[in-house]
Amino acid sequence: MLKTSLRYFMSIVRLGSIRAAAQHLRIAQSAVSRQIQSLEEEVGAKLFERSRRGVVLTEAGALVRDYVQDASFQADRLRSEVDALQNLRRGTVRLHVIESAIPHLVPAAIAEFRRDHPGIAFTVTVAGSAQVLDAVKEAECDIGIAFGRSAVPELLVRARAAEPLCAVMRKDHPLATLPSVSVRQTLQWPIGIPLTRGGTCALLDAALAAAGLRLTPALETNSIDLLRRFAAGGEGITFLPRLMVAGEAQDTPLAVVPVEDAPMLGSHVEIITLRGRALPLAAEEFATTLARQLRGPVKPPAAAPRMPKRHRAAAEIRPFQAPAPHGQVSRRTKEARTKEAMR
Amino acid sequence: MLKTSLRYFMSIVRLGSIRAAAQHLRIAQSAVSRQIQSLEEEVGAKLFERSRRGVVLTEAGALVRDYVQDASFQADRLRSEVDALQNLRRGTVRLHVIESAIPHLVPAAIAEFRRDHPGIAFTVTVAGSAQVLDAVKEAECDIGIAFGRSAVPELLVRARAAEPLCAVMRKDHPLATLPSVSVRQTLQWPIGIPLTRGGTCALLDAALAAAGLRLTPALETNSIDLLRRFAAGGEGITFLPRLMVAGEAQDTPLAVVPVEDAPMLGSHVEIITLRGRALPLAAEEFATTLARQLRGPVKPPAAAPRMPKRHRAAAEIRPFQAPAPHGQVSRRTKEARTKEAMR
DNA sequence: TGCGCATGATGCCATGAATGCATCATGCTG
DNA sequence: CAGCATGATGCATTCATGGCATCATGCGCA
Repeated sequence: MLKTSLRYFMSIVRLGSIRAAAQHLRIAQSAVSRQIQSLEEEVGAKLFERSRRGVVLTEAGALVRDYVQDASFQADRLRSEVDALQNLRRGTVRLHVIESAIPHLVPAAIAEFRRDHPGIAFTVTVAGSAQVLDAVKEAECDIGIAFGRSAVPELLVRARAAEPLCAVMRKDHPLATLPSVSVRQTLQWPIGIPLTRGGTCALLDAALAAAGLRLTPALETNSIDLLRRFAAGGEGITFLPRLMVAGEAQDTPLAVVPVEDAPMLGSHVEIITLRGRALPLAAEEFATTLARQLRGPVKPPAAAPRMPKRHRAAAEIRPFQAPAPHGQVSRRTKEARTKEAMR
Repeated sequence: MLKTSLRYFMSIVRLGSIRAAAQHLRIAQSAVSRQIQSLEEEVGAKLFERSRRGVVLTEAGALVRDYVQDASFQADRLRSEVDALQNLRRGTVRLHVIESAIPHLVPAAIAEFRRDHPGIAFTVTVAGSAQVLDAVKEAECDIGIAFGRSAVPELLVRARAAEPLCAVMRKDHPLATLPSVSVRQTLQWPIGIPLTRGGTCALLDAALAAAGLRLTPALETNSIDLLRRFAAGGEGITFLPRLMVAGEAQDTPLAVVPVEDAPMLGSHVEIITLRGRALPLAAEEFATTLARQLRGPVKPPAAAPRMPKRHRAAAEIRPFQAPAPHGQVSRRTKEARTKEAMR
């Protein structure tokens, strides 16, 4: 709805640098630079003060920013009204979600929603929590699902649910029949650890630190599927967020057992929207469906005993290597590739 | 500032037909058609009901129209504010004017204005009165100069001045020394008549009709310059709007004598802006300069005796062939050319 | 009923704008 | 002074946009 140059402009305003904006937009820096030049020519004034530290809005630039903000707010409203006109018979809901939401939560909600409104399409992008929050903030998507962070005032939490880690093992595993297990109990079996963007490993570390233990995992991977197979194939144990294994099929060979250590209980998933933004009707409706799904159908693990919260000792924590993001399939410019390779 | 598709959209809304809009925008019909298709896809709803009589806005289309109207209003405000920020040191004033304004009024006003504000640029488009009014209405320009028509409520008349025809001849012509002449007096000399968009010829016809006379012009042309040379080269006389000859250089061989016939006095020029629109500061300022120029420096012809107004008898009027518009230099599509040729 | 004449839609091609890449100029930062 | 960010720019490429011809349609008029 907005002109290209204005979208680029806003991205620069948010990120404070042309290069950063280009990277974020996944296009070449020169393209952004030139779009801004043409915009400045069109407006008839310099919009940014260029400096080595990036760019800063001029007074004129601030006026343009205000204009664009209003215009894109109005555009959202327009989209919402047009969608409402069609009474949920058409439309697209755009989601940015963390991986945990993929196995059960999102497909269940979509399935339920499409029973009533088969005309609504969905765009689901998998990303890390931070990126999800960014996407919601910048109205790149309608709804976000992320791990609960410090509350951001611009964001509205539509639903929130505890997201503890669960131990996953074969049904015939000695621990499988217990109502709950402690991390300590699992240590005598081979452990598989997920290296996801979500920070599951950090939770696990915290639990171990709390118990004064050290873990030497038998398998580290960013493939959830591999972890499942690892557990299904022998006596191995893995730890996964509850949502990752919620709603497993009946014929699965895996058992899910709640972990009773305190740090495993601390995490939360949240359904997020942008405060003050007029969501398209379909998105608004779907948000409530999601919220219901997040609480309702998902059977909660047996209540684990509360333990006093303890801060983790940093020194005891083995530093995990964060995996490079890989979920979003898109063009990457040479510059972007260079950047990534340099990490 | 607005996206292409939205500009096309608005043009269609105004003209009620894709073809008409394309013609007005001077691009191919197919281009407009496709832009609308992509816009409809982007919005997710049909915006027009297509029919043989053109197109009609759907409910969703009306929402988009409202959005665009607001957005372009805000864009005007933005432009105005940015210009104000620069305090008349930069900016462009866009004018649509009739030919009469070209010889003296506009250049004089621009010259005066640029003395104080040399950073301001001008875009001057010559067009017929109706097109000028359209351009102002659709905010294609900031200020219009046109012949006074029936008052349109959306338009604001910033200044108005009588625009009588004057007789033009060599200084050594027998009539040149008279304080004023009647059309009847001129008939014994060869007459040159301007075929301009302005309708000068119609005025002349009216005067002749009022006097019960018939004119067989020696020269008809749409070149004002040719008319001047015609008069300068011999004993010929031509009639031109006052503004066309106002401020002639001192060394010109031509004399200007007011015509005393009533219909010659009836015409008015007006400086027009769009009511309710926030004009860029430079344009706002220039409008007052123009208004001053329209009244002040231009020396009015000696007062001609008032005569009772008479309607012209249509039967007596030789039908003038309206000249094809030729002033605007621009691409013309095949379709447009065909249309023009068919007139 | 059939022809004429408007409308908008579509396939194909060409032009031009937008992008990507490489490189440059610049001014902090250590 | 070297290193390393930044944004700007020249050049080649890609892709969206526009132009043209044609089609499909439906109304009006004979």
